[in-house]
Amino acid sequence: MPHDDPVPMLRQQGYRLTSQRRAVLRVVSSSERNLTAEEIFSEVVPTQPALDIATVYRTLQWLQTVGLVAALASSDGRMRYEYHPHGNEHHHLICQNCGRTLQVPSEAFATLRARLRQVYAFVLDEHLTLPGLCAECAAT
Amino acid sequence: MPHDDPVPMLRQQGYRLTSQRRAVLRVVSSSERNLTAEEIFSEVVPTQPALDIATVYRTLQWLQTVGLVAALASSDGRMRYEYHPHGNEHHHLICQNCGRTLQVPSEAFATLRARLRQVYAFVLDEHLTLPGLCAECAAT
DNA sequence: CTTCGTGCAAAAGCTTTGCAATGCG
DNA sequence: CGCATTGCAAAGCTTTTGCACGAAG
Repeated sequence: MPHDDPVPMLRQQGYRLTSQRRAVLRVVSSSERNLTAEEIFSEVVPTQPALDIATVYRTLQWLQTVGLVAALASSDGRMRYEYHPHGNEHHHLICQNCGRTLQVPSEAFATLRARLRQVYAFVLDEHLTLPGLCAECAAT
Repeated sequence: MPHDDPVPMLRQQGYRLTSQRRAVLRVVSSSERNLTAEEIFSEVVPTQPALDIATVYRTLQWLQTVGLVAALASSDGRMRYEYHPHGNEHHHLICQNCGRTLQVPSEAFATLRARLRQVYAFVLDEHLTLPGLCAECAAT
């Protein structure tokens, strides 16, 4: 997993890299799961007690505008935020039972992608997160 | 599109078929789009001025428990409700730009499903919602 | 220094819940 | 008639916004 640090690029683009922004970016980019704003907040608070949840939301919006994060509507009605590293194309399989995630290279989706584009003129996202059951949990 | 009236079945199962429940069911089952609770409410109010939005929410939860309706998280953070006539398995493509949804029969996923099970021992969910761009939004 | 970002507090949705009244079966 | 369901009102949650202070460049 390549670790291009996006911080230099962001600074070069004139954005202010505050400690809050760094912390949120660090949590989002290092998490396997897609986290909610509240979860991100909880992970950062211990090191930044003054942090406000509003700042987390604003930072997440900013990260979306610069293309580093995508917001996904979770089935519980909350939003979850996913890190989109540039140049590392893969999709996720997420086990609905134990939460484990698997990475699948994009090529596995080439056929489906082509078919959906042909039949529905629908262009699939580059980053998919598909629910299901992993080996162990499906066995039970 | 088959039009089995689910009302007799529901009554037979001992549920009370109030005018509010009938009205919500009628709106949900006859809509092409997946509606929000507010939209359903707006369509029913003219004929039932005393109707409360809370009743719409409670009726939608009831319809989910009896398997006639599924709740989908919309990218704007609200829930949208889809009528699920029995025996019509499909997945969803949801446009990240305009929110439009497309239905794709499950068979289109058979190959991918088989491959993920073979290679990763991962069993895909029966109901997927895939993000991407629809025809119009991809064109821009 | 100047401007952008933050903390705080309050507001704005969407959805749920408690309770007495209503009406379905 | 009895009890599930409703209307009403209020609360709960997630997310957004206004504003003055504070810090980054």
